[in-house]
Amino acid sequence: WFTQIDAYSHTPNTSLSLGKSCLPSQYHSLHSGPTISVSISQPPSYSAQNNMRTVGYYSSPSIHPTEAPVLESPRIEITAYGQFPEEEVEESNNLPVPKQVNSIVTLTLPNADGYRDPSCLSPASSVSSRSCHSEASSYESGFSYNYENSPQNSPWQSPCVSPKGSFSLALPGEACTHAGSPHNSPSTSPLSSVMDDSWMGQRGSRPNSPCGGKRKYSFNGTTTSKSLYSPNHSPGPSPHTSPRLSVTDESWMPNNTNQYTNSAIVAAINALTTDGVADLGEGIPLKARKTSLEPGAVCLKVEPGREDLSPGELCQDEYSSSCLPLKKENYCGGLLDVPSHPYSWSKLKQYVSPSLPALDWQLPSSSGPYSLQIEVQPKSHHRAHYETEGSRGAVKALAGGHPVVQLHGYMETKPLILQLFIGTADDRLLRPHAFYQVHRITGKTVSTPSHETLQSNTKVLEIPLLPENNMRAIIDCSGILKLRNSDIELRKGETDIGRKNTRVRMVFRVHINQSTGRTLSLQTATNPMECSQRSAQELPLVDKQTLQTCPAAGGEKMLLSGHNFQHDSKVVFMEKAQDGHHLWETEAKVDKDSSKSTSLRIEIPPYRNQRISSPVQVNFYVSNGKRKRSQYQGFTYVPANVPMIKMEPHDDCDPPQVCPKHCSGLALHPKPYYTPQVMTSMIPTELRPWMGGAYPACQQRLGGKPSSLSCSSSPSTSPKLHDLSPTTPFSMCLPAGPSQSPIPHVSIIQETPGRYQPQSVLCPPSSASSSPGSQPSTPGTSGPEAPFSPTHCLTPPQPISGSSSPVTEQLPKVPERGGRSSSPTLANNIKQEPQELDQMYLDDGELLIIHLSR
DNA sequence: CCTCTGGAACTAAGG
DNA sequence: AACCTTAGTTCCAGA
Repeated sequence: WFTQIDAYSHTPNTSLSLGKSCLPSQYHSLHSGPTISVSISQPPSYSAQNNMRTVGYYSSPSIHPTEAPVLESPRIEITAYGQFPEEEVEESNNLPVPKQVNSIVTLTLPNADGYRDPSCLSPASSVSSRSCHSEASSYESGFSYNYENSPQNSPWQSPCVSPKGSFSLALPGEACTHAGSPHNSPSTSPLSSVMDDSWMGQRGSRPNSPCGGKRKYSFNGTTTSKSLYSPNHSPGPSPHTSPRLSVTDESWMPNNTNQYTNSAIVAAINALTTDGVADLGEGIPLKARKTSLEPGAVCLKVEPGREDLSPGELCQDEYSSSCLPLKKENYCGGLLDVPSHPYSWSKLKQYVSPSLPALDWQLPSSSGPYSLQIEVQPKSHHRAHYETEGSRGAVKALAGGHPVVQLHGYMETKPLILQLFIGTADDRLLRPHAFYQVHRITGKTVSTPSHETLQSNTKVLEIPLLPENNMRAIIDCSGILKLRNSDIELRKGETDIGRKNTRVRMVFRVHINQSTGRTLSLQTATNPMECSQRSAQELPLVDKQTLQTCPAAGGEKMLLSGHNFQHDSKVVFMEKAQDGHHLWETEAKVDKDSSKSTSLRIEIPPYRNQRISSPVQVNFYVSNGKRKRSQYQGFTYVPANVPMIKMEPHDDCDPPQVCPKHCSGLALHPKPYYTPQVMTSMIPTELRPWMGGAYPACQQRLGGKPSSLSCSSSPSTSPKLHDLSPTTPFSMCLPAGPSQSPIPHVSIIQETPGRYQPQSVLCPPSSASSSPGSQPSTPGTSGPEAPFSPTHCLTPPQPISGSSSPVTEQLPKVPERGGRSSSPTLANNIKQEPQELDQMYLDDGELLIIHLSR
């Protein structure tokens, strides 16, 4: 075997090649494989930035899409000599692309955003989710798919290594290769068809899911599979327990050390073996697999023209980063969804950056003069539609109309593209939601043009941001599609569960090419939205509260506005210790006479301690029953004789924003965006002036006091950071050199749970603003996100560990996980008690703050 | 005739 | 194992 690894700066994995970056946890369990020679090549120019990127900031060199060098994601090219079965080779031959003499397999290493199985393309619009999302499906598609010449299938089809472990191997090395080279993409790339046609055209997905289990192929792959998988591989758990597979599972986690580098390579290689096949099966929970195996349950979509997931689609995600240029080109190919609109997508083409940060990267909402803001928040409830249903329309704003997003501070005349995808709304880092996809809405009622693309299996809606519109966009073209839980949960590597995971946020991104040649990427997200019919009808929800603070004595009246309040609704105030255990809990008096289904008038109960000397952050929730509780709402008790803490008005409270302002003096300058957490964790204390107290707000947050979150506005808003230059001294994130310990001593401090709660829904930043006092874990608080963003390398977010007490531990101990793949503990918890998620997060999911203690 | 929606039946998990 | 509850999905029907 000859393995050539081309590592490109973007993904954390990249470091793999260098051996100094973080490897995806996925590789951890890989066994060393067969003897192989690996050549690693990394573009020199990128190396400097690798570290940074891994850290989670994103600043990409502006490279024209057409320029060859833009390979975003690392690739492993494996040239196999006589390794592939005859049929495989043949299959490869079918590819329209030039075949390779030697079977060279180009594996796209999992990107940060690759945690999703490629097969899971967003089912979105119309493609039947079933066929597309289940892990089984993905495998099937990835491997068994007949590579047809159909435009849709071609280049994109080529399977790349899916981060999750289902590697799509472009046997001929073709697809991936293309992916790697943007320029290769023909102007009429299949992609476009994939994007536009497949997504859109599939609308009538119902046909696909007549039986609910419309998956066409069997997971065993007995039929169509020409893939590497052995047809007969047993679905049952394999002896290996698939550590290797785990690769895929945790691939997205960047926080690995180079020790896994070899493993990564091996993993890739293993993927090519039959062995790997077995593992794939393992990836799927037995139970789940059983289901998937049920007759008719799994459908292998083979139609070339297909619609479900064509291999091409599968690959997209892989390529997303690496192939972006190609993609961009494609979609920019002039697909104007709204013909009537004066604006032309093609115009945007030139402004599109070839490489964009993975969707699970945490980005700031503002930087320098730029600020991406949600001007109008969406309603807190939006019933998502299933593929079996028709669209349920666009997300609407509370006061009618639709959400509005605006980029402030942009004075150029070039239009930009606003990206929109559906993200999570839990207390963990913001990332694409596995169970929901954005759904493009069109029609006469839609005034905003939009275009769908795929990025890492996540459907992304692209909307023009025009200077003539003041860089403001009315989001009336976005609906939300719900994917079947069973389909998604089957995916290897998917650790999240769908049950009770029905809250989402609309995430917006904009990429600004700067004169420096770098691309500035900003991101912001809306308040959480409840997407299930049931939850929307049954769970109480607090939109507003008239008070944010009150003297410890209580007694003041507060009006809660929201939904689903009942006559017997209870309002419970409670306080939790850092370790999550309840310190205090009491019921507030509810004035039933003046309460309605949309409002509750209550009397603030006295705090347990009337002699507090400083503000105390507590939470309260509305309960319609044991399992019908609203999200936690933040509330602060203040000393009777102490003036209330004046917090910055709503949105401004955003920690990110605040911090940047005050911390601007930070020596970090240039580009890369370090997320707060990164900054915190990576930056030596001496370099963290704001942490010294200069910056109260930030400090507070760091302190872990409940109130700390008060400064954060909405989860949506990600930390706002200034550009940090790639050359900053903080590349420590990467276990770079020998001299520099990959993992500095890190102490993790848990913060109070409460803050993590995404309660933004309850307290939209804007509404919050009106409220005077502090806003503790106020809604919209981006819990973990703010403080910790991309924990890519060093510090995996550990929102929810079972540990109950403030913990100080060495980083190494930190289980790798992040993004979607949560730590085992977390995963278990979730699986076990989904319903307790929110609670759980509060209870157990402390925010972890990392300090460098050297 | 088709899409959008509100409701609710049906089903599978969980307890 | 049987039964009840809860939540996810699929259907229906009116607008």
